[in-house]
Amino acid sequence: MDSDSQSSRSSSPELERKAILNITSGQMLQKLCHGQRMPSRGRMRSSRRESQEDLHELRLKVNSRERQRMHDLNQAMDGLREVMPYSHGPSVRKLSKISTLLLARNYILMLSFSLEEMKKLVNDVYGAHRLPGCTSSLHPRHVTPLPQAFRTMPSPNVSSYMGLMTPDVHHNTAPAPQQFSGLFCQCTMCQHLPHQLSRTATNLPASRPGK
DNA sequence: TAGGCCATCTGGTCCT
DNA sequence: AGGACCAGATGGCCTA
Repeated sequence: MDSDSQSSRSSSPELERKAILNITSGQMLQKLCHGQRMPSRGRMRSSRRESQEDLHELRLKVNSRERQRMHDLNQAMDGLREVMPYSHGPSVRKLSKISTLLLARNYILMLSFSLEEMKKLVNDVYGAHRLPGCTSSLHPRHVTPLPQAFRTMPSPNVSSYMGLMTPDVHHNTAPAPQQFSGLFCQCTMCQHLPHQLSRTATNLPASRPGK
C-alpha cells in the first residue's frame, strides 16, 4: 500500500536490524547497565552478564511491543485516510497525521451541517402535510440540535468548514472544493426530492439561514 | 540546506 | 508485576 511507503522506510528488516544493533552495542547497553553495582570478581562474569542479557531482552521486548502499538495506530490512521474525501491517486501524497485528524474533524462537522440542512429542507416541503401519528425524525420536534463544536464554529459558510482543504496544509494535493459541492444533489434524498427542492439544495446560501 | 514528517527507542506513569 | 499509554529525544528521508 502506498500509505506504507513511509513507514516501511523505517520498519524494513534492515532498519529494524540496525535499530536492534544500535541498542545491542555500546551506548544503549552502557546506559542500561549504568548505575548497576559492581558484583564481586567471582560473580562478575556470570551474573553481570546475565543481568545485562536480561535487561537487553526486556528492552527488546518492550521496544517490540511499542513498535507494534505504533503500527496499530498507524493502521487505524490509514483506515481513517481511506474514508476521507481527498484524492487517492498514486500521484497524491499521503495526508500527514495531523492533517488527517483535522480534516476528519472538519468533514464530520460539514456532514453534520449538511444533515441539518437536509432535515430543514425536507421539513419545509413535507412538514405541513405530515400525517397524524407520524414519528419521522425529520419532524422539527425530533431534529437534534447541532453539536456544540459545530455551533461554535466561527463562520456559517459551508465552504469555511473546508478550511483544511487548502494547498498549504495538504501539500497541493487537496481536492478542488467543488468535490464537495455535489454533496446534496448526489444523495438519495435529493434524488427523490421534487426538482425545485433539489435545485435549492444544490444552491445553498453562503450563510446558515435563521442563525 | 532548513524544515516537516516520520519511526523508533526510552523512561515515566497509570492501570489491571 | 506486567502491559498500555504517553511524551521527549534522536536520526533518517523528503521537499521546497
